Amino acid sequence: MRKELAKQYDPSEFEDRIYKMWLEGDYFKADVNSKKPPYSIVIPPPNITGQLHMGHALDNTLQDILIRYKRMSGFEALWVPGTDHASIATEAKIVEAMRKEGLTKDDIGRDKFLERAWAWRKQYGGRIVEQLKKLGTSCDWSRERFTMDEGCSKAVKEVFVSYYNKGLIYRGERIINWCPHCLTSISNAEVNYEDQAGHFWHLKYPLKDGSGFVELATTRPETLLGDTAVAVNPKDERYKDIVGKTLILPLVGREIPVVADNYVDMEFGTGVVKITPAHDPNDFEVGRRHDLPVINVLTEDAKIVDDYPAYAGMDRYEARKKIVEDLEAGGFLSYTEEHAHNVGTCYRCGTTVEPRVSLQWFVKMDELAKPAIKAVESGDIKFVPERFEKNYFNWMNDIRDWCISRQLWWGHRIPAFYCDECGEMAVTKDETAVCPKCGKPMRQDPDTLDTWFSSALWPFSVMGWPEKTPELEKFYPTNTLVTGYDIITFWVSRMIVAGMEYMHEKPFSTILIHGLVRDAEGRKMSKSLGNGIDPLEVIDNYGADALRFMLAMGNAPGNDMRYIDDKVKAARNFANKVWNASRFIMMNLPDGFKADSLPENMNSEDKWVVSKFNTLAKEINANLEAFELGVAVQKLYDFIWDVYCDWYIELTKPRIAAGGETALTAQTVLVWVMKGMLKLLHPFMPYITEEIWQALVDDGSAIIVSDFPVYDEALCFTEDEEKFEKIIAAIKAVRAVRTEMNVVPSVKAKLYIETADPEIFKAGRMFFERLASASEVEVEGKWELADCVSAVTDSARIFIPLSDIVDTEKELARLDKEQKAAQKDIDFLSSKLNNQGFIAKAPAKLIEEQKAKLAKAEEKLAKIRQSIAALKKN
RNA sequence: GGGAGCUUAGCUCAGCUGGGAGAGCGUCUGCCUUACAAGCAGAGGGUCAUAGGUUCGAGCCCUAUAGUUCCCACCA
Repeated sequence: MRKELAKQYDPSEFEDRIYKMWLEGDYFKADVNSKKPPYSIVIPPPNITGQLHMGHALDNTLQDILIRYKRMSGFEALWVPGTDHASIATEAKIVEAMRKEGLTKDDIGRDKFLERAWAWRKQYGGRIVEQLKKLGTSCDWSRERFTMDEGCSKAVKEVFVSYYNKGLIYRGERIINWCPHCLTSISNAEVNYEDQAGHFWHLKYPLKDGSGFVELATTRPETLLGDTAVAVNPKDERYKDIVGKTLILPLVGREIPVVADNYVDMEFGTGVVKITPAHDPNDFEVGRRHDLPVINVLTEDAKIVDDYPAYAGMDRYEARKKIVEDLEAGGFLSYTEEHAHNVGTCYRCGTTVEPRVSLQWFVKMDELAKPAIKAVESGDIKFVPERFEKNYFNWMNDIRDWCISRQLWWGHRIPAFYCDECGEMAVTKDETAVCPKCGKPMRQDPDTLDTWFSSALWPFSVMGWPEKTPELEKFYPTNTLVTGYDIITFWVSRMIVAGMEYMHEKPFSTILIHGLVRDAEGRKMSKSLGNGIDPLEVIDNYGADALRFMLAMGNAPGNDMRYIDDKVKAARNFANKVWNASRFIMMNLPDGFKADSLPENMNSEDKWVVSKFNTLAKEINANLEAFELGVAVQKLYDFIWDVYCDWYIELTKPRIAAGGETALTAQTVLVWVMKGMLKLLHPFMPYITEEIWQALVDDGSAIIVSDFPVYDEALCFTEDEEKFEKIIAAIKAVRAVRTEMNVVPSVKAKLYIETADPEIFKAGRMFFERLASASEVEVEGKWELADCVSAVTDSARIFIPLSDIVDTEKELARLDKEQKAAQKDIDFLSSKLNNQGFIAKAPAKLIEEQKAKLAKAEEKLAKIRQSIAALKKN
């Protein structure tokens, strides 16, 4: 007994139910022992405390489309989901929550803090998973991983220790980017530069010998407290004499040297630079070259240190103001000018970062980068679209050492231990280390690792590495990585590095890059702007299928897209169309109808639709293989709406009404094509296709594991397609003429069809009656009809006697217009065919096509002329 | 400063290896034709940013220009 579909398409009624059915049927699970070829995608979904946003929805939709397609195409599809620990965001939230209780991290200590973090993880860890399920994400949830899991932690330690032993990780004092709000170092990649209006303060530093001043400029006068030199370019004639002399640092009184260094740009400003090794990366390098002391003047939260009583405890901006005042009062300020400059800000909190000298851990990248660069250069790893590899090479060829330590608590703790007794350091996988020198217990480094350090291992750590697991064996390297272009440097590059280093093989073959989802005005969606669209709300309003379809439709790889409500509405309308089409079919099937294969005795229109479907299947497969998801979805949309619904269904109506064999054939073809369409559509609209499948097929099967349609040579009926296109063209022509003559559909009229292919048109009689408001159709004969309008195609002249309503002048004008259009076609085509260059060089197939078109156009013109002549006779 | 993208219908965007410009929304006309008004039928609307070049043929390839967006580096 076939189930029935609800009258109204309402995704909320079945989406949850369908998802549950999939879960219970174990349809998402991948079998490691399967003989099928593997297809795998591995990706950490968003951080645990986060909320699903449009970017995630896009990521997951694209991945799920690929996974479902591959699963249906006979692959063992593995999609390991996981949740990243996103240390800064998570930690910030916990700190924020504690602040409300009046507590700080130091108040409760590390252990209690971690307890809270785990509780937080427990409370919210499943949230985003539930949200992804609503989207229809078909991951194998039983393999869900979390970067803080034991297995992943093991992998992280393994990698850290091995890097260290190979000399690829070192600890050193460097200038790093410090966020005074998050109280941690952040990597270069985590700094956003933005233009800010500021000032250029021109200062005068007096020479110790009283012979005058050196003038220089700064945008950050507060760093003056930490100046340990002033530098000029060694080639600069202006300052030749003062190199080696001593200056008195204003306000501080410190004696500082004038050094010569190539770093200084003679053209810029006065050609003199103050050197603050502790607070500027370039100055730090200069300081190293000249062996200058490093004087840190700021605390962790960017306040002046106690060494400078006049400013101690002041915030950096407050101090800046005060110092400028004092400089002015002391006569050290020459003048001030407006100056726009680039300021680094923390990508998490937006606070201006402070370069700061501190002891951090680094990964030496230059050697590691080489195989990773080669993997992309050789084409072993491909970017889609290709141009993003330039982005990748830019970063990799100019790679800097990666600062991996973070002054946070929520994350993988650095497996380095120090002996307070003898100063020994040990890097080890052991939980508690004992000093190899003196045997005393050691203290673990308090820092944790950058979140991307563990994320970089994701493609293999989730499969159980460093153990040799069957998963790794079968599914590594993974096939496709789907991600946005904004994290190519953060994440993609580092996964490739880690994969090459530890697996000695690429982590994935193809990187499908998508753009950002922007708001309707094209702005980046952001919390601070409050212009983010909640995917869950969209799902509530329109259904997950509509959201997914919208995200896939019109989305070209690598290009940004805008979220516009009307686009989702259009997708929802399409879902509604599919829903109603299947309702039509089901309410017109006889009891006990059962058919799996196409009937033997198909009419032209049946072969027409089957053949077009066959072509569609071919193209969709090709498009999906080439990651052209947007193109595929557009073709599906056009076929389903235009070919199937607007034409084929309408064509079957009179046949079903007629009953008998033609009805049965029509029903069989209707169902056959519908099943195929649903399969093609399933990756894009998983819920509605499954719901319809369950009702239509109702044999215990599930579309999610059905076979994806492929091209079948036997179903290519080119001749029948062409034949039937003649009928369609004729119907369209009649409709157009009638509308132009303002004839309402309820007024029926007899049609006289003059054609060289009477058999074709005779077979199409009922379609003219149904779709072209014909009361009767005469095909054979030769008529000289007065007071007729004529619809002309290249294969037929159709007379419509509408003498009551038609005015001859108007009809003549209309035919004249058509005549001109036909003539234009002929001119175009014949000029092309008369071009010797074209005839000589164009492919033969194209020339034939053009010739055929020309012949058709000429026939059409002749027919129009006949009609005009006949009309004028009267 | 280095690199990349974008510029196509009123709006938002497709257009895969060069072979007579497409969709959705919006507009105009007419239809409640029992799958669907979340719909049907028809219509209008584009010197594909500009200027050159390659080619028998350019929205697509090359060069330059303008506008715009982004990434990287960075000016003390």
